[in-house]
Amino acid sequence: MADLAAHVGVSRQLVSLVLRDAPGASAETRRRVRAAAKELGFSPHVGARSLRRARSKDLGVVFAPAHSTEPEIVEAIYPAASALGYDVMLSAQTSTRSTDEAVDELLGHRCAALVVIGSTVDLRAIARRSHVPVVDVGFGRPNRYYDVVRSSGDLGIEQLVDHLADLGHRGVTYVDPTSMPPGALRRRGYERAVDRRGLTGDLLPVPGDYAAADYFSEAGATAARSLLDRPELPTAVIAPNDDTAVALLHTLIRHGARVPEDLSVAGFDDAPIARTSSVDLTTVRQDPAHLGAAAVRAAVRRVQNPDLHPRETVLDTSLVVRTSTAAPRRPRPRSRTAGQHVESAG
Amino acid sequence: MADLAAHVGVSRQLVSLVLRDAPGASAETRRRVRAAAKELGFSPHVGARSLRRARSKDLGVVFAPAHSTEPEIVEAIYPAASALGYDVMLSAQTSTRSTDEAVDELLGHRCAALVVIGSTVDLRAIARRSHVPVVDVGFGRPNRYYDVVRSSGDLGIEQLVDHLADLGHRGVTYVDPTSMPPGALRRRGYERAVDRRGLTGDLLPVPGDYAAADYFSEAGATAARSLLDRPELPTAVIAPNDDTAVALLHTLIRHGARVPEDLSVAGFDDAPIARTSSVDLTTVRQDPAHLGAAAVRAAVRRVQNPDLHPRETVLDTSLVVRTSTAAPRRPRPRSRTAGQHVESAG
DNA sequence: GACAGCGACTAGCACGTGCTAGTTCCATCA
DNA sequence: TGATGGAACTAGCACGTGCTAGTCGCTGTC
Repeated sequence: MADLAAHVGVSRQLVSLVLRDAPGASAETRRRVRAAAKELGFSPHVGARSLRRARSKDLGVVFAPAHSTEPEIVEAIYPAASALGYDVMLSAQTSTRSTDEAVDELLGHRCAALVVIGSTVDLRAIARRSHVPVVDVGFGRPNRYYDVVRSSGDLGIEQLVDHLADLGHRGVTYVDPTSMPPGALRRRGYERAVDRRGLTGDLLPVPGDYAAADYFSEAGATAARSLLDRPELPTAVIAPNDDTAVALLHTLIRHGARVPEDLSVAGFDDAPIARTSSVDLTTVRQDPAHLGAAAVRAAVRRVQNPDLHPRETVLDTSLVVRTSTAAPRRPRPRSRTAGQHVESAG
Repeated sequence: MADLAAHVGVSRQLVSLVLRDAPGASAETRRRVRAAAKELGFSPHVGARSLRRARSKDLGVVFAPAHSTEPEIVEAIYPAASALGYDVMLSAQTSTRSTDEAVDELLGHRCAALVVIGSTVDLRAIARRSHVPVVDVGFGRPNRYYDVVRSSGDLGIEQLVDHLADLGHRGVTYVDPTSMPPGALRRRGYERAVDRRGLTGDLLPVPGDYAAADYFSEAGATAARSLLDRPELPTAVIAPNDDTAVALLHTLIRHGARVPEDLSVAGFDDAPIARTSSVDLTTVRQDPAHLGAAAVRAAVRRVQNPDLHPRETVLDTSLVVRTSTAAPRRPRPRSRTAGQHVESAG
């Protein structure tokens, strides 16, 4: 910066003023400083800036690149933070890098607050040792140590069950990947709605390892095989995430079932895959942009007023009806040999 | 850090020694300093550290969270960098945040080098204005401004064509999502191999918008419908990425075709979706861990010796044979009405 | 003509750390 | 006993910036 000042022929302080858009420099000087900065390829040293600055304007974000829904939230955080005058600093949590390591890096950068996306660990210890506000995005429970931002997974599933019941289904099967963190909440929504509508419940648990990259898909395929082994298919199946629903749907189709003629299939998330024309899945949308923006708001709220208590933000979900669900038909007898296919219905 | 020193009853400099594992402190002192640091929740100020330090040990990484293959590379970069004593700093490139913005943030942090993953913009200007080594991971062409790390997409497709030819296929259709950045290279591999093996070539271009999240899947669905409109299906189809291949496969199955009996389908990437049992796609594996490690090595090489010229690193791919490809059968007549299904082959 | 007021600019300190150059203490040895 | 040396520790500067408190010169006012 001193070099730049010498190059323009003014003091370093004036350059500083210009670069942070502070008042007290003439238009002509601003122009010349900006031009010189661009010419010399100068960018201010973020470290020195954060060292000197009274309070940090950085938002630390911990996320897991491997989980398909998190990048969408990360994308949404950038414009939301920028609108409130904050910068974003990312830190990945991977199979070789624990949440604690990711958090420590961000604390070292003196972030004003931490946003932790989709974490499965208890954030209480982290909230205590980091002396900044912590926001959990995903599936935390309300508490007095950190904020929680999540979508209403239970109500979303209820919307799905209502949709299927309205179509005339008398029973709804629910595939439950038991290791899925938000699973318990969504399952409760299913149970509540089935009860309320007087439907026949049918819970199909699929255990597995949440850390495996293909756990959700594999759970759908497993569930489909399990259904195909039954003497009769259900008329409607819900999976609590789109990856599971899509794998379920394709495995069923591959073995001769028709969707939605033979059975309706619905998912949850409105992931990109659900929208493609080869799938066209009825699902529940939880808008990642809203989640990201709400997380930023929650963090900034507590940065600006540290005495406020952490709170829970629950975002509405919306039902997205596509062609994978329809009214049930009268059950038909079907052949069940693997690899064999049903005849054309004409 | 001064607080910490006072708390332990030693000088600040000694605490500094302990925290960066430098020699010159007794074992007992180390223990006490470490304990106090943990108790007070102290972590050194990264900004101040980078300000004082002679040379940076940070590797800046630009990636697009929305692209499904990039997070895997990001994951691999962490252990590779850590093994060479480098820290990783992420910066996202999104629909609201240009590559230039992402790069500027990293330059502000005074990273020792930049790794740009899957970028479609020309990195020459960036390489010039950032006075640090730049590595392009993905599909760049060799040049004298920045390093390029990529996998041998052309040879990978050749492996696929060879595999299909070995199975007895006489012609291979190639679905080409024309807006896909590494597409040109892979298509050349296809053309070369078809030529070499004396097969019947059949190029099926699918235009579209690379920025759309579901472009690849939609391209597969589009290609499938196009194939279904033909009087006769080809016996083998290759798509240059797994998302396209999977959408193609499922759309074909949904319209009554059987894979691999009626036709073989192959993809490229060995994405998690290709491994799931409802898909089980023959594909070409480009190991993201190798790409990430090679990128880190390339960056560190030039950091340690800035006079070296940038170079290109091409990583081998490996064929992964699964059940979506098989020997061709004699073509059978088939009904072509949408939504209708072929009869069981018995 | 003295003086206040204002816009444009500058002086100098402080932020938290790493590093070089010390200083102190104690054991060892001729 | 005094010199030697090494281990353990400390003093103080420098890094690049933001911020407070100025200085300088010009204009308008009585």
